Amino acid sequence: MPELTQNQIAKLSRVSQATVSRVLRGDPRVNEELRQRVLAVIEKHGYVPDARAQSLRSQRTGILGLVVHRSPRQLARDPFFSTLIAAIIEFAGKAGYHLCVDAARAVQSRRAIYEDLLRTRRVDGLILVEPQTRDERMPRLLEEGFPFVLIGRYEPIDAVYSVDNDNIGAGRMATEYLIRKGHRRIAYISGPRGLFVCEDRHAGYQQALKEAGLCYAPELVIWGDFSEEHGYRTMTRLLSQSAPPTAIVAVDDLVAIGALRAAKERGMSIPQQLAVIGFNDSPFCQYVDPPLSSVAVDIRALAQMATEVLIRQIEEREVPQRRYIVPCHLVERASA
Amino acid sequence: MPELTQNQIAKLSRVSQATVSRVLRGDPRVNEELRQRVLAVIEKHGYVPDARAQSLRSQRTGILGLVVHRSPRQLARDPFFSTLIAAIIEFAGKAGYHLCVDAARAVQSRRAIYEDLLRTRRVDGLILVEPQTRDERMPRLLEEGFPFVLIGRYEPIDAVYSVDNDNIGAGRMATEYLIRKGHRRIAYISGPRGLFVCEDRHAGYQQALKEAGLCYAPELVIWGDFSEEHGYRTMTRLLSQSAPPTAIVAVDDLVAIGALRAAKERGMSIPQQLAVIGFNDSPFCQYVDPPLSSVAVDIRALAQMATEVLIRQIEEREVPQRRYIVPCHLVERASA
DNA sequence: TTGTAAGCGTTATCAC
DNA sequence: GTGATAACGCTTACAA
Repeated sequence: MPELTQNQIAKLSRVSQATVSRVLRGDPRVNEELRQRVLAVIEKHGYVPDARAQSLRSQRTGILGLVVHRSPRQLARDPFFSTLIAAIIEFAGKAGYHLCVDAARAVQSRRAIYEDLLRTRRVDGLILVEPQTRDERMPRLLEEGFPFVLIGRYEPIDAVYSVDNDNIGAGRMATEYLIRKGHRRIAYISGPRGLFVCEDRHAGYQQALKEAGLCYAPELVIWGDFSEEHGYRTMTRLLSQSAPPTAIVAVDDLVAIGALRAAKERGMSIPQQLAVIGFNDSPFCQYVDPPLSSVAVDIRALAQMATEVLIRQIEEREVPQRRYIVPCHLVERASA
Repeated sequence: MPELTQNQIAKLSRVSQATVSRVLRGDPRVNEELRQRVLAVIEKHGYVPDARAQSLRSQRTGILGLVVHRSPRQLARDPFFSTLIAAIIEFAGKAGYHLCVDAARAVQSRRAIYEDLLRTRRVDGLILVEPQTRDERMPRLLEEGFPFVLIGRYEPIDAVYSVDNDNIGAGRMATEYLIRKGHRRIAYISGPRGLFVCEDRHAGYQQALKEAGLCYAPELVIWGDFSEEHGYRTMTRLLSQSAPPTAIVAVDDLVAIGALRAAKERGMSIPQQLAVIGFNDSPFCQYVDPPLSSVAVDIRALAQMATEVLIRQIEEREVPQRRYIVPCHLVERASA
């Protein structure tokens, strides 16, 4: 079935190509008889418009770009991204947009992707995940006036449209929960220093301690990465301290799993001797032993807000705020 | 920075727009002086071609489509897809293509996606995952001569380009391993009847039994779905049989986890009293207790083959075979 | 060698 | 109401 053009439909219905276009766009000022003739031909031959031509003409591609800057390998193992991608596809799809996903392996390839996706006008707008504290893309995007939205944070906070978890609230929520359970020595096993998500959860942790009148013990806060290994090693170290913690807030579920493993190896009973809470409510939380309590960040809500904010920009509809915060909630399981 | 067109570059360099195009395309027959003038202007003003116009003109968009027919919700929880998507992005990117991902929620929306992606010419080719035994899209795609590749299987096997795991081999590998470990009563907890992946692994399971001279016991083969719950319930049932199995081949890691849970609840020691093997080597396999042995399907290799086969079709280069099989390997852990 | 001009398939602005 | 016609930005004969 060779694809038909409006021109061919026009010839087949003995009208001008412009009329075919009008019929398709639902222009009211077209004779009912002609309209029917055209519709019949279209129905019979199955016309579908060429998106490329439409894009060129309308300056819109109907495609959103999602750029994450992790290597494909890291991406593959991270349930956050599959959930995010799936949700964005869903919400973009509902609004009539497609999703083009790109991964910026290294810093130097970021520029390439930026050129490839944005300046070539392949996409109508961009969703950027996890910007760096100093992200060289922001000024350029802003300068071009290109529609984009951040999932995460960028300073100054009003410079760009952004959607973020309430990471401070999440850190506080986990810590408060442990305090309510009677814990006094609570450690925070963090990821890298300087990453907003880690710093914010740390801030929330501090707030909760302060509000409960507990003092902040620097030896109970350890910075590292997002790996299971980091959780394991750090837990081992913490347990060798003279006054080891009785509860752990781990910056990520994987880190929490590592901590759990270290504690179990020492025969500690969980959650009696050690309570552990992670973040993200990863799919595997319910399958580990004991099932891991976790602060669930609402990835679907994050995706929905980001997609909506982006599409509103593209369609030049009003966007009420620059920054949106999506609340978290605690999923209680057996580990704490 | 308003985007520049070739026309504007042409004016700035006092040449014709055609010459600018030639310079950009590396056409040899252009005067070195003019070429330098054009290049200087491009360098200075930062020209990037408009992909939409190029698409229209060249009839190529440089975008591959990936269509999975699961709901976004299912997608989100499945590590197979995030790995697959990440790998396709990687390999497509290396060949200069972008990836557009769509999820076909329900059967009725499949047609919509098909129209939206393919007939609108938004993508140059399609990667389809998990076709049904009778998939109405195949005849249409074939009829249109549209480049596409299947991840999975379709009958007759030579009708389409397809890339698949060696599921029969995987089923056999798991079963043989258990037989080598001394097991004689081995159950196969399957997914839905009629799904190629389940049927193939079943076939491999049978082959291994036969080759070892063990007889096939129908009461040890149970069909269901891919859920943890199915694994749990089925395991419970199997354990209540008069001669319960001592080893389990579970069609999916999640199903294996469910089986493991049922056995642990009954206080069985693993792998002594019950050995369990899953499929896919999901990220969580190493975090469950005991760590789950699993037959790893090589998703990256699958993605690589599929992407390459598709791109070769698009670029009208030769594709040596219609069907490609990617081997599996067993990842031994503590559960078997 | 270079420029002119004809498309690619739309949409939108003209006259009629 | 309807049909020419001019873009949209690019590639590529064809002329010069």
